[in-house]
Amino acid sequence: MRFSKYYLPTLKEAPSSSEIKSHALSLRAGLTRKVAAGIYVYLPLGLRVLKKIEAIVREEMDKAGALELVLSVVQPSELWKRSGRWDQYGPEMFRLKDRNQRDFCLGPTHEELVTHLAYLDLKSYKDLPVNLYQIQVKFRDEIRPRYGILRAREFIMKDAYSFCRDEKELDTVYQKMHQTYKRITERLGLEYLVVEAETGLIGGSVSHEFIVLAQDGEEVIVQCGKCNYLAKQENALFKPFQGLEPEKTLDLKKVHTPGAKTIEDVAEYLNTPLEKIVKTMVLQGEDKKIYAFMLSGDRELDLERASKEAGTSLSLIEDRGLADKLNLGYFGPIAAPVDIAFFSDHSIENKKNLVVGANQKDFHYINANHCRDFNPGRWGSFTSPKKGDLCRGCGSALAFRKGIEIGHIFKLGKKYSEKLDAKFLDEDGRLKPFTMGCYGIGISRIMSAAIEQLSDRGGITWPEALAPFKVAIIVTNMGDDRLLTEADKVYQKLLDMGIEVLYDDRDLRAGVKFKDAELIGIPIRFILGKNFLARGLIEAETRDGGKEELSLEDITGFLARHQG
RNA sequence: CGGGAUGUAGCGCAGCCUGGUUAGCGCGCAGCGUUCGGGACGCUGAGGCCGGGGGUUCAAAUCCCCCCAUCCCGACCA
Repeated sequence: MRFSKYYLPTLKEAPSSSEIKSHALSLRAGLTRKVAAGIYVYLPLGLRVLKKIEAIVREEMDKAGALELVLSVVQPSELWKRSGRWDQYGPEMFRLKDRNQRDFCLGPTHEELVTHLAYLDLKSYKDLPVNLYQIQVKFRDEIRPRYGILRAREFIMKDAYSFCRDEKELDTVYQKMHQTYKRITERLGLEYLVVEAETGLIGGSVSHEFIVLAQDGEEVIVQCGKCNYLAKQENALFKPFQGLEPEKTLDLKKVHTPGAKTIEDVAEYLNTPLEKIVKTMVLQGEDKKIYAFMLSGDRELDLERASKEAGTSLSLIEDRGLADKLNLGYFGPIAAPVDIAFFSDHSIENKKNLVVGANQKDFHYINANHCRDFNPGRWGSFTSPKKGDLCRGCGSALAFRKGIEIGHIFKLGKKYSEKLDAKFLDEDGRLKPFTMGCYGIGISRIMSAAIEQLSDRGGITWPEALAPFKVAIIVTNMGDDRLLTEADKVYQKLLDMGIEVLYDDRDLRAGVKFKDAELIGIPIRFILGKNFLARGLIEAETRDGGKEELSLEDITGFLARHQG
């Protein structure tokens, strides 16, 4: 491609709307342009990168026996009403009406649609398993499309949906997808981790996330350097740090703590460390029942974990009257109202002589000991690990790493097939709902994740597999006919070799061309300038700082050596 | 949805507090000239509903009210 004929508007300065690297660089390097909040256009150079990502994903999916199709972006409300998600989804789903006032939505995902497809066409166990995938635009009207291009509302995703006879068959397909995803991420050339993910209240059995490591990533991964334990912070298990001295069990005592409602107040008033105070979180479930969770005062309750344990979605008590009735702020496990279910986090398990609320305004107990003074209820892990916590398995220090989720695979089970009546006739002559799995990869997100992981002061440093062009030819003086003639020849030669080359034939000063090539992140630069005129040598520079001089004949060898 | 901030030329910004010439600067863009190896220089020029609406005033980019858009933080706690 000749630069002079290309649509590649680079920017010297980053637009003010771009806060994070990947966003700023994708605008500066002429990959994307913003149309509205969370909505972007892909310019020719950006599209080249997207297509590389797509090609890798497509190749590996095809190799795994999955079948590509295109599903509609606009979907009728009917299917969503049947699955129950028309109401569940909330404002994140972009809804619209057609001219006849019928309800539609822009597909935020396509489970309903493919399941409907399976209902129409998959009739027998002999047709199974089937794994269908699409690479398409999806739309989610995010509450807040933050982090620029990373969390866009309109985005390109590869989603695959598998239909199996039973759990066993699903497991085989799932394992295959797991392997396929690893291969894809490796081919992309990005550093990544695979973690088990939370399936949430909705259920589902197994789920894995593929995380590309990056400093500004939204996901926090907990990793044990010693035994390789790996999990998302939100569902990681750990051994709470035990820095407290062994001590004698003291006598329970009720103390006056006027006005001390928060943990911090109590700690200050009693001059006690936070870790010695039991934080008792009182929550209400969707079932209207009250649940109390006890944890160390220096920790925070994870509502998701608590909800999972309680078996109902929990939320803070907002009813003022109820809050007063329960003496919130002074609530505790000793002589608490009987109809409350208690849970205790492992963070208080090995502690003695704790402070708890006395269920009476302005009073707390000190030297409370579980089992002796109160029933701890059910033990569990209701908090997330933080700095200083230890690996549950081996006791080593846990490390925290940040990353960006680019892929997510999970076993869906029969949720959608049952609701949408998608059944097949099994060998035993019975009609059974499909056992489903679904496997997503954020195509457009990979582009920004790659930039986020790989860039330097000069711009993007694409991995080999994603670079939009492999070689940039830079002619330092466009006024010199001899140089131009030779550069044209080199360009033609590279084209003949099938190398993706960007020939910077613009009549600009050399410095501009150097900066642009660097910004765009082209791995190899061939420079034709005074060295060429004097000695017939091309300067070959790599994006990572390597430099050498080549004769025309050396080009082939050089490229062979720098083949990814 | 709550909080904070910002909207002035394609991009980055100043001007606004304290209302008053023809609204500026840098980059970019067009023309001419000089330059020509790491984002050159000079001259000339094009390009603005000062986010939108309403109000105050003799007079509004500037003061007041409403709306919209964009960005950031939060939706985390006894």
